[in-house]
Amino acid sequence: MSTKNKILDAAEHLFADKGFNGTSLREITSLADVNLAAVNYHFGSKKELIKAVMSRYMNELSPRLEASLTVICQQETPPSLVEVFSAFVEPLLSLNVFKENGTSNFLQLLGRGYTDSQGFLRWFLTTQYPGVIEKFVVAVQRAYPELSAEDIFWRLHLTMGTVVFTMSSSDALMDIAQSDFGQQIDISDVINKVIPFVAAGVGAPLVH
Amino acid sequence: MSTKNKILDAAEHLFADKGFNGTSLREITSLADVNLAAVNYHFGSKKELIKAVMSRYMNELSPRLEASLTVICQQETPPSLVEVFSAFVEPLLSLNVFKENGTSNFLQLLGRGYTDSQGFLRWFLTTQYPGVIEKFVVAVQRAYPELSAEDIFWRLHLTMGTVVFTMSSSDALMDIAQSDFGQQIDISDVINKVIPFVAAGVGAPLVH
DNA sequence: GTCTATAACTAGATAGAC
DNA sequence: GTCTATCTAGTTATAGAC
Repeated sequence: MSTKNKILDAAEHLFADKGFNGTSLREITSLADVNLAAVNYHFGSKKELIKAVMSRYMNELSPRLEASLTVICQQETPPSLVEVFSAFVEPLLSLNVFKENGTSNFLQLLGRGYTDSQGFLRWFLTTQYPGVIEKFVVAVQRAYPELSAEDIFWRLHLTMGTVVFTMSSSDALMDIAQSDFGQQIDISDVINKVIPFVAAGVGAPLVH
Repeated sequence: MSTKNKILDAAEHLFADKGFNGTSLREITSLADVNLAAVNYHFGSKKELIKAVMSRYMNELSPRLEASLTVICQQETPPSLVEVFSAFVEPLLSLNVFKENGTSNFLQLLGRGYTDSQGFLRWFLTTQYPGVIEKFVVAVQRAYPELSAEDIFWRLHLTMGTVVFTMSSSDALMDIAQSDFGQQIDISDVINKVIPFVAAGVGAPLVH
């Protein structure tokens, strides 16, 4: 296993757990069992390392997601909102095949990216991977044509918030569910709890 | 204005904007225009300062919130979920009277507390202010008796995620809404977009 | 209570030997 | 490509004069 990949794996794990600001290069290189200077040799800076960690997932996920949403959009009958959101499940769970705990790690990282580092990752994702967002908006419009562009904007951000925040604390939530209710939960169970919630939220009646 | 309050105000502003980890005592004391050593003199440590910033809001908010939820619970007819969530509006907006931008600042801080610093603030809030959570659960149970304790647990966390995440990026969202749609939005507009979303989410049909 | 000065430590980044 | 050693700048926290 190459030094570069050892760093990426260690960084991913620590970033998801403690955030980007909360993780030092020394912790990363120590966990990866490589020299401190290797990060700057292979990636140039911590910021570039963060981008590299996210890109590894996005390059795997975004084509699958676009394909899945395209199928939904090309159906003859308009989809339900639950169908639209369910289009995310298979691509997201495929990250678990690509990498152990991939789904959970990626969603946690996404959450970190939105709150740490004052939105530089939000900028990175929306400018580097605009296709996914566009296709998603089209799918929602087909499912709920009465929603205006403004309403879609707001409700998609609320959805993003629900998903990303839940996933970034999913480890803690799974622990609590286990200890308080004896529920043995995994990441796909969490996804199946989130989908009806956000589908109902996006489909909520409009108030004026 | 006392040194202590100058520190609290500056810390609140910077913590909301850049997170707890991302804000140094030097930035705080410099914005507050007090000496660096004053933080440790008045609060003992950065961690205690964080608690003090949150407590100032929670001590104002939690009695209002408990009172508001108690009214909802004591109504003869069970409330709707929208009514339950609307019980939060007046107490939250009262923070704007208590302090300029209080509502927005508090909700942003709450978001930070859940993602920064590995849940120490979550622990602090749930152990120090359990009354609000209990009353909230009772109100939701009256509104939607078919929901099991587990379902309420999950959906309340999803709600928390939606609210807290949205609010922690509310400045950015308001800016985008302004530039893309010409919408002039303030924090109470955002709250009025969130309520139907989370009420519908919590009230979503159960899948088994 | 407020200040200066500084201790004790950690951060990201790099020069240069191998 | 990998290492050690080190630089510069930042961090929290504190001792002690005023």
